[in-house]
Amino acid sequence: MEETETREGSASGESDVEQVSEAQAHHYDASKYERPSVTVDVVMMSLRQRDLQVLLVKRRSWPYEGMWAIPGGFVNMDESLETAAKRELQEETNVQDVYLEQLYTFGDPGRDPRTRVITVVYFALLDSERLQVKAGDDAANVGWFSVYHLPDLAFDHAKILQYTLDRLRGKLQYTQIAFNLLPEQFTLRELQRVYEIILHRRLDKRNFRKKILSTGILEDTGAKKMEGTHRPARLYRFNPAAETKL
Amino acid sequence: MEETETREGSASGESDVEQVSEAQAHHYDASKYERPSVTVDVVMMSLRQRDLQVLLVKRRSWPYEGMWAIPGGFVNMDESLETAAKRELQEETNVQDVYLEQLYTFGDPGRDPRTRVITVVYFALLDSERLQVKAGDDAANVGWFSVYHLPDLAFDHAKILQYTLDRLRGKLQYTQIAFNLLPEQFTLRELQRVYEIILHRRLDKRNFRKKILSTGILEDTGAKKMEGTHRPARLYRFNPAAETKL
DNA sequence: ATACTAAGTGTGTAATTGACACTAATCAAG
DNA sequence: CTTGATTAGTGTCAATTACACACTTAGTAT
Repeated sequence: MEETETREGSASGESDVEQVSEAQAHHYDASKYERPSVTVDVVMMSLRQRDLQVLLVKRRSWPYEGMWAIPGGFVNMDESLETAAKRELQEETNVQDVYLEQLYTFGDPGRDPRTRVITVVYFALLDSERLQVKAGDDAANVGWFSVYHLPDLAFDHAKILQYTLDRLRGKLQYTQIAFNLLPEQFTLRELQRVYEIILHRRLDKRNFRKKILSTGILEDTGAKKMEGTHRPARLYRFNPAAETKL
Repeated sequence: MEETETREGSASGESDVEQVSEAQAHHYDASKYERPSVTVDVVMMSLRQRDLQVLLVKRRSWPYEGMWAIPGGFVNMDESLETAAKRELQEETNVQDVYLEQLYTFGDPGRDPRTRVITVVYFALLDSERLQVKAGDDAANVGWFSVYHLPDLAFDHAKILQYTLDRLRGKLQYTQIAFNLLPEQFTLRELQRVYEIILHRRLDKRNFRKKILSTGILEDTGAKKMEGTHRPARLYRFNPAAETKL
């Protein structure tokens, strides 16, 4: 039946990743193995014009020339995946210190006709107030698109964006991810709008406020926001100290 | 303020992954870029002896020689990441058709002293009834360990296992992932035990049964399971047709 | 028949979710 | 300075869900 017995170790074991199958590790020779290219793609999303939008770039060469795609680039040999994602973010926008999360790694052979490319996809949420597409970039080749009205996309980037949206919606329920799309101070209505735009359905104002306020993650700044000819709204600030599960 | 205007496309765009940054794509030459090695590691978990256990292999060479590690190996140029994970699974155990999920990709430079290695970690759940460690493997170098009493691990595999356990616990709540650890037919008590072992706490028998049965994902087989000198338990079968959210 | 063991079952309470409509504060226009 | 327009802000009830908790049932062994 079972060849191996159960073992118990003492614990711990802290160091670094990577592992190579026994047979190969035994006679290791890096040069023996042909290596794939590794890229990072970054799905950058932001709320603009009361819409959830994603930054895309227009491809200028084969393959999929002229089609829109998720921005990405090669991982340098001396940088981490996250660093590469941040660099990509920096190259396309001017923002730093944004929410950045690894999403998924796609690596089927033959997906890129040029060579074997494995791509690690990251996902970034940007506060549109701080946002500014990098000047100097050819505006015709970079653009924000509503996730609800996407153009034809290169590779299977449409699938990746769908996956991203699903993940964002999931995380919205049990994390505080939404605050990354808002400036430091915001009104409850603005926060509710974030949820409504992402979930793509209306929420009840009273229930929403009750729920958010009951968690204690919001701090009243005392300030108010006047916008238009009506009653001003309280401005709140996110309080990360209050560790709650939404 | 904003350099780019919002665009709207028509939709669709189905094809494949991979994307290369504009500047690079424009003057593409694959040979120009030094490439990292890419491996897949597979965290294989199973319930054995009323414990949640993970398969580890003992490293036979530098680095971390003699330490236990998550099994893994290089991705061949012509196979997908998932295929590589399945191959690894096949090499270590004899099972096929198991639950397999991509977990996370680790790729910090310098983590493997031999060369730059990016590893895509998969996560497999095995039904211990079908399970059998591959004969011919040196038993001293492969073993099952309780996730609650791990030995010292190579690289940062301890962190990866912690991450895996967190993910498993999370998914247990809102998916039907637990059934992958059981044979086709099982009793409610056995199912409850799966939850208890993974969550590492006792659950109330009545509430557990009420909840599971109310979802309709279980089908009574009519058969009963006698085990010991007491009342026999009904045997159930998982009914994937009943699309429910646990 | 009796003792032993795990299977199987229901009720009451607390907490959570969701539906739903009016009053309050400000500005603009007359 | 009153009126209208507009969005901010607030509470209650009902249904559902979560959780705590203890006895009866069906089988085996002696």
